[in-house]
Amino acid sequence: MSKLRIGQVAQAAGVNIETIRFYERCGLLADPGRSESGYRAYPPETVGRVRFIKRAQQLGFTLREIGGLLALRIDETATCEQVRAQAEAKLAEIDAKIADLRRIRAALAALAAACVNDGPTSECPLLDAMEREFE
Amino acid sequence: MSKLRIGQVAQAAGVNIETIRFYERCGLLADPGRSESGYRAYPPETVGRVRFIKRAQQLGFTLREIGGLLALRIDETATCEQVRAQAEAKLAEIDAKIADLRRIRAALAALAAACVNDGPTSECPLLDAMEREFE
DNA sequence: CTTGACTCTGTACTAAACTGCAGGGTTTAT
DNA sequence: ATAAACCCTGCAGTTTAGTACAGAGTCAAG
Repeated sequence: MSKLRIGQVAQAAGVNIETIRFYERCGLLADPGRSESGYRAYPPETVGRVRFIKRAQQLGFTLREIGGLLALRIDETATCEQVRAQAEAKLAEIDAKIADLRRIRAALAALAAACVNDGPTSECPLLDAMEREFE
Repeated sequence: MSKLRIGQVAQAAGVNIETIRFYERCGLLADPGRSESGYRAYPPETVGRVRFIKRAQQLGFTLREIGGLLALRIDETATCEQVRAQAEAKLAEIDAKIADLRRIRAALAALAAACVNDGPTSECPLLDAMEREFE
């Protein structure tokens, strides 16, 4: 019910005010409507959406891709069939990312576990192995 | 043994030649040494390293962070103790990313599975649920 | 022995994603 | 009723991560 002003949204989501306006310009956030005095008046869910955008970004999705994800639930003209196709393409992408992260994770875990002596790093050849993973 | 020239490295790693030189300027790739005529002469492992950088980037690490990862195995003065501490910090970060990806994955999978009718997207409330996950 | 494909340095340009004003109006606490 | 703390638009500046020349040298094939 009670709408939020832009500063409240920004603080709650942990971003700069300008970032909120920037996302609106990019189409990632819909026009929130205005109060009588012309201030943007946001529904509380906006905070969750901004946080979602930030998280997805930290996972390597561009704003354009995130826009694609969000559009899945906005486009009234898309059929579920189209949405499912898009969602499945994204799923494959996400699975690849998870697999890559696990490889890096395994290499780092091995590194951390194997470095028990007090010698210099050059005696820890595990990151070399990690790099070879990607050849 | 047989060294590679910059164009061969770029092609093998699937990046632009300028990107290789850019990574060298940023300290992500060491000075490879030169042939008699002044051409950069790379050891073959360079290809793996460039691919590693690209993959890590697609997972949301900045070049600065990737430099930190790579430095783990280069800094001769660091003790294994320090390396382990850094590696473990990175591990936590990677685990958080994997967890986030899995949440997005689950939401998308549910979306794809549930959209079996031919109605419009607005009847698929699953991405709303995904957003609420991040509140 | 020249043509085409490659490399060099240096500088400048681009795109994405913000971030920060300037110059104005609004709201709220004292 | 006035200062502090908000908000508005519009536009310019910044950072990150490349990309693209220009002008010059190198090398291999025909």
